[in-house]
Amino acid sequence: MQENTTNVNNKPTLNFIEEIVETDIQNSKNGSRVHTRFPPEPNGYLHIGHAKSICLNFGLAKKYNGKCNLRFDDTNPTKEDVEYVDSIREDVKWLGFNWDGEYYASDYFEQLYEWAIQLIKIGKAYVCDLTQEQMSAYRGTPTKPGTESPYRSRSIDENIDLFTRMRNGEFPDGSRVLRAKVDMSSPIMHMRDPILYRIIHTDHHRTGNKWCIYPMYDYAHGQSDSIEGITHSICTLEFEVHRPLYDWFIKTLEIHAPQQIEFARLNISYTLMSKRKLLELVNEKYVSGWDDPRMPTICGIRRRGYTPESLRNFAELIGVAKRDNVIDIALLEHCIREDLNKKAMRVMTVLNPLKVVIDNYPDTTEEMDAINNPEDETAGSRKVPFSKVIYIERDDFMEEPSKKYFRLSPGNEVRLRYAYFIKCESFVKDENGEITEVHCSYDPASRGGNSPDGRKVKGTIHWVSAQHAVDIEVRLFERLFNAYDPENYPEGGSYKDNLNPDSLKVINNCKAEPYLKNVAVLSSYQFERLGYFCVDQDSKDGKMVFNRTVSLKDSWAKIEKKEEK
RNA sequence: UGUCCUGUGGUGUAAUUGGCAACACGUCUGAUUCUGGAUCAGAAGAGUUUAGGUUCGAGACCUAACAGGACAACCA
Repeated sequence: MQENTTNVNNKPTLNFIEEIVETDIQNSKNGSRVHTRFPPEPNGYLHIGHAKSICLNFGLAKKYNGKCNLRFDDTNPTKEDVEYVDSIREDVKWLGFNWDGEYYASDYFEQLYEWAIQLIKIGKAYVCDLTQEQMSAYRGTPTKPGTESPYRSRSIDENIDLFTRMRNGEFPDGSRVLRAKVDMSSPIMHMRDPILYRIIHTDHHRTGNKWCIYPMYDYAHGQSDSIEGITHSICTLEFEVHRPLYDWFIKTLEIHAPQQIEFARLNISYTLMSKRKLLELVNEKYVSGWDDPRMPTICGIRRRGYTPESLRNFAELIGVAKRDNVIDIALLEHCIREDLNKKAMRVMTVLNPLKVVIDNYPDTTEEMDAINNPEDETAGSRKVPFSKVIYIERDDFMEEPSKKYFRLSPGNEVRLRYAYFIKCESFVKDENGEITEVHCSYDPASRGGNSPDGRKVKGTIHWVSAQHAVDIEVRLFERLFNAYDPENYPEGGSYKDNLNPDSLKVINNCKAEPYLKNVAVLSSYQFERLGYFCVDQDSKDGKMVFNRTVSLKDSWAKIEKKEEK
């Protein structure tokens, strides 16, 4: 974990939420207790924006010896499903967090109902028969005050009667709602008699057909927080304008008052974060599923090969504040490279094979010692078979090299990693001018990779022995969107116009050293000089599939780019 | 023509409460290296949206502008 930055007194700096929490602790607010919650609606898969919130809420609880609940905000049965509940539980766990209590807003339906009755009894809620269109017209606009509903002055008895019958299923969907009686002329739209309950004759994934009226978010969320004894209710900025209503319910009901605090949601360059649109990408098959490795979902990122540690570190690095932000995708990539550099075993694979024949090498096989991870001594070493015919990367040979090219070219000598120095003597082209084979000579004295005469070579390239190679499939991913902000598209267009048509490239028949013949799903490797790769769940016995998590930093690519100019 | 929120290097976050702006990513040098990786050393890059004001002193406090964002689902 990265160190926090420190201030002049060498104390770690706090984000604005930690500052609030520490002040509250000092003032013995809530008995100096800290209790947060992560409250997803089970209507989709979690994405990396949620990961920020998860790290924040669970992190706060951990830092201040408090608790953090997992609470499903399941107040809309038409959109929610157990499939999502399960995936959310899995994702939070995978990220490395254990919740103190697992709750559902639906656990509180009875209590919420009783409080609604209470509100009616004190004249703070009423049943309204306005149609949706009418209600919208009565509500006014942000700049124009609303008008009071003609049903606003119903008697308490009539309201109780109607609301009870709403619950009993006597009315069809949409025919009536229960509204709070607040202030139709408030400049805050949410205070213009917001809806508390609506009629939905749909089975709920937990309560079945017990209810046909369901509470709205504003009515359910704060009270759920209150019931659970939440002290700091942290949410994203778009709920800022809801806070007066959040406080109004708590105050009117005279129950425990959590403090709602809003922070700016995460945005990442070239990445789409809207749940609704991600669902669209899945439904319309632009991606293979929620866990497509190009998706910013937690399960997608996991399948891509990101580690929980790298994500937690990312959440730490991006900080928490209230201003709109766009995090450079390069920071995310930095986090996974940093983590995998320390952990991932090195291995040699050739993605785009070019056959190399070492003419003066005997027809035998020998085993070369290769270090498993230069960053981790305890990782040990392994044997890699070497023979007369090997594959190298097509990019590692150039017929007419530029002066800064250090790899194999006619007459040039390079090192085969952990093996020998080889020198290119000749090469063969087919009728299309494509190079099909390179012939080299090797220096037997350079075994292991160093020449006793102290001769230096500039380039070291990776290789795989042809007769020992195992075929693997490799999936290379590029960003899903070409646009810095995928949501920014010309008029009449769609965010889908920003989709990158080349975001997935599948390469078959890549050559790997034998070690990779059968490795565990989700395990990560560094393919030397190429990048970090992770075993995909589509792997079958004898046919491994690897996802490229992220490439290695490539300073050669930069030089190449410069030379093009 | 309402209410609320936010403006600090390219990006993000700091500056403990008023003492001449720090850290990370990115970028660029150079060293080193059996990964053009990693590592190490260094550099460039903001005078804090603007204008006033308070003060010996303002990124921070006050006022006013300007800019961006949120709010008008029986979604969350």
